[in-house]
Amino acid sequence: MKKNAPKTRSITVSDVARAANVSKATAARVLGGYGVVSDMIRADVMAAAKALDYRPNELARSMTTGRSGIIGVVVGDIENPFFSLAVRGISDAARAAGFNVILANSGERIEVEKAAVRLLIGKRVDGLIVTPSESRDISHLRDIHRSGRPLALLDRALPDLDVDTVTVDDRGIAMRATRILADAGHRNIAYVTAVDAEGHEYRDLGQIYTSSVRERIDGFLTVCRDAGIDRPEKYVRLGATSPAETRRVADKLLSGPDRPTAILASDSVIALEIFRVIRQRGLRIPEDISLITFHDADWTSVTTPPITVIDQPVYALGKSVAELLIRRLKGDPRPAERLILPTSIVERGSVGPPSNREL
Amino acid sequence: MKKNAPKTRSITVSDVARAANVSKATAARVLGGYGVVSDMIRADVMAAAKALDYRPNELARSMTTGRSGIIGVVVGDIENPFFSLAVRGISDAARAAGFNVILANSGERIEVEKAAVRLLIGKRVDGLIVTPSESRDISHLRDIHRSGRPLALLDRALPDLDVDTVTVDDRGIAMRATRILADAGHRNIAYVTAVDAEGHEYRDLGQIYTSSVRERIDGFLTVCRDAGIDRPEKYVRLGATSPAETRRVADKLLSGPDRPTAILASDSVIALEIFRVIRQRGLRIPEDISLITFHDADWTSVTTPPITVIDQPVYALGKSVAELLIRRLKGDPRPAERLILPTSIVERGSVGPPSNREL
DNA sequence: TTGTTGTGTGAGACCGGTCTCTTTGATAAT
DNA sequence: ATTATCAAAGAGACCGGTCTCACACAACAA
Repeated sequence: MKKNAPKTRSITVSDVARAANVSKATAARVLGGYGVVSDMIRADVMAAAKALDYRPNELARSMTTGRSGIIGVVVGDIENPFFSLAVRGISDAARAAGFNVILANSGERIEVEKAAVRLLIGKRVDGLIVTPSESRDISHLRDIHRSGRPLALLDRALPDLDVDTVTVDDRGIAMRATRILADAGHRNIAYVTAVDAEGHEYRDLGQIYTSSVRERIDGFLTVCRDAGIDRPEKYVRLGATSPAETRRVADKLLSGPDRPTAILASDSVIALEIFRVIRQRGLRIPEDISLITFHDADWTSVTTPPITVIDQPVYALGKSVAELLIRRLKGDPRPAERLILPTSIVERGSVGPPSNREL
Repeated sequence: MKKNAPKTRSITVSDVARAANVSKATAARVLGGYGVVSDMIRADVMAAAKALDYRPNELARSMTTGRSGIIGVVVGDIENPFFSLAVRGISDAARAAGFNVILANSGERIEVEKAAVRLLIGKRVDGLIVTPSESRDISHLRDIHRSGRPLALLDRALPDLDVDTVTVDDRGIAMRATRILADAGHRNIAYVTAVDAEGHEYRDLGQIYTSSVRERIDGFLTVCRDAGIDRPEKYVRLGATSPAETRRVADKLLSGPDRPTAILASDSVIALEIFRVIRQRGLRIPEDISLITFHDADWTSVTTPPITVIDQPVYALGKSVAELLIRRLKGDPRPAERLILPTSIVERGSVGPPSNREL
């Protein structure tokens, strides 16, 4: 265990081969676990490797085999519990299959997402899992496909891209949630999302390039209209991109005389901030305002009252998409699959009849 | 844009060189951005590269340079908001400096941690950031050091290992928190941690091999003893390793006749579960039981009452440790630094005087 | 004995970059 | 005119593995 090597040049197959008095090829066979070698020689090589504390250089290995054993993952923001849980699902599935995960944040910005994808391809990841932040510009995703690497989509589908995709039925579940609100008697229901658009004002679905959110808004508006609500789109609010922005949006929404009596929040980070603003303004849930949010985050069950949520199977979402990708990595030729995971609503205490302020 | 290449062999420097009518070396100089090349030739090569849609193979590049541009990170559990926020800090700092992050979960299990470290070294990461799950067996960390790669420690210090380390003053802050409880009049204070030990029962500090937790328990016991509390260690509870286990521990703790009047939780995941159990048992906070937790997680500010927390600068913890590591990667020769970030307590509404049950 | 088959080993090309060393030709100095 | 100097380009080794191919030798069948 003496450390007389000043330059830490690492031990290579050749070094081991020399020590074991065999050719480089033979040592490589033993160390790499391929080809045929006699038991005697195998033992010799193993002994030499152990004595020298040989560690294979995965980089070199990847270069010749073309396989890196790494799955690249590009998500919007790991800090968002939705993504961190999904990533957990991905990692678990990956590790179980002997793969590693390299993670990149896009911050939901398309240029960052593109750069991340380019970088991961450069690193020769075996496959990629992406939550595409936009459906408009997907050239980089096409590139992945073209480079021969499998791609799988998480949480957001892209109609034009025929690849393995795992999502939930966003439209359907948004409809169910909205119906709960409408059935409770609400006529002024707001939908708040982080997605932004030009002008920051909602005009129509064509502005929304994040598939999951478009589906949700579509479902939301459909049910509102079915319930005879006039111009429900006036309560759709975009651009809750950060806690500060969310607070601004929520403040504006709740300050006017025609404030909504119910809010549907597009994710738990937004809902948390809305909850705070509601509290801060002295409003009560559900007496003054009802609230439903996507994602059954930790905090939603411990507030008073606890929040009614759309319980997306987030961990399973990540796990499934990773499994689909890995199946493809192993050469499965089946056509691309579009998995839609079942989602439920956990009714807790944040929905009530609308306040009779206007009566 | 035609796709007449059936076998997707990627474009290499040689291909570009051939197309631009220059030598491989010259093309490499342009593409790799090193050495000197005349402007004319540079333009030719760039044009050829663009025409062929050349993408450098980072793997090959890493192999010759010995640098991969990747920082390996091994944390206990990304799903824990503490770690996901810290990882966010690390990623941000890494990206700002042009590095990427490859993430591994240890699940706080030493064998998994070792495997992860071995794997990351094999992948030739430039440096590693680890939250060591144990202080007993750190041979794998010594190996990193010996392999010439810098190592930095996050959240947990290792006295025997002289490397860059970023922590908080766990002992001091635990003392402050405990004092708040003691000053409020509590004599039966419990400390609940995820760390487990042989026998699952706390006996003495020597059992605890996670430095941060040992420090905290030490601080906790010191203040208890100073306050004249008899055998405070009888309320130290180990092994809250999962929500289910935490619930078991909390249930047992709160069911006996000598249940504590205050609880100090070692992390927010544990605290959340304890909070639920308290609620479920019909106990009130802070009337029946006071609660303080480490980590200012989302949910702690929106409960009723909101929870008093130890606000660790988690994002900064991650950011700092990454910056320290990157400084080292860039060849800074300064001796290893041990950074201790300031921590504060956010007093909210979960601490009150003890219930007078026993009077 | 000769031919066939098969097993274990060695030699060396190869992956796609980087980098050192050499060569070339133009310009400056003598 | 001759030589020194230098910028720009080319040739080829190298990183540390994998993998193809050739070959030696043993066992077996004819």
